[in-house]
Amino acid sequence: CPAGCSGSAPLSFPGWERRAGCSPGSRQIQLWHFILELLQKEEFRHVIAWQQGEYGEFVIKDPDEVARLWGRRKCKPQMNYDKLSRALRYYYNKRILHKTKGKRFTYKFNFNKLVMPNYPFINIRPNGEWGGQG
DNA sequence: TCCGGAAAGT
DNA sequence: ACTTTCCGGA
Repeated sequence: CPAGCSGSAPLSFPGWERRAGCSPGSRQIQLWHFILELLQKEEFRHVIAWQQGEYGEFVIKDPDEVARLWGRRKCKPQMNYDKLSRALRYYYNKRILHKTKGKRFTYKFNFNKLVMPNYPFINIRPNGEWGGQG
């Protein structure tokens, strides 16, 4: 797998990402895991970032780039934001995410309802959005 | 831009 | 089960 696959496991979720990337033995990383992963890394803040003020809300600042990165991770070079956002929409019924209506490219994690109860070991540490000044 | 059905791939 | 692909509709 080309760049971006090795050493990019900042969150040590047990079993989530055995071998990141495209190799046959790699687990199928889920999109919301991947989103959380990007959100955690400061180097992607120009691409995706937590929304100030709203807990769990994030903005995709560069949809094409997020899609490109996701496509790279999943070895789907034809990935684009249209397809990625369809996958995000499937999370609405699953109560993982919902859309922040009226705000472009803005979604919100249902941390209270789903994520925290099921994954209490997730430590949401955005790099300075709501803990400090950034 | 965003939605969600439908079909297909893994 | 979790997308990926495609698309008509709002």
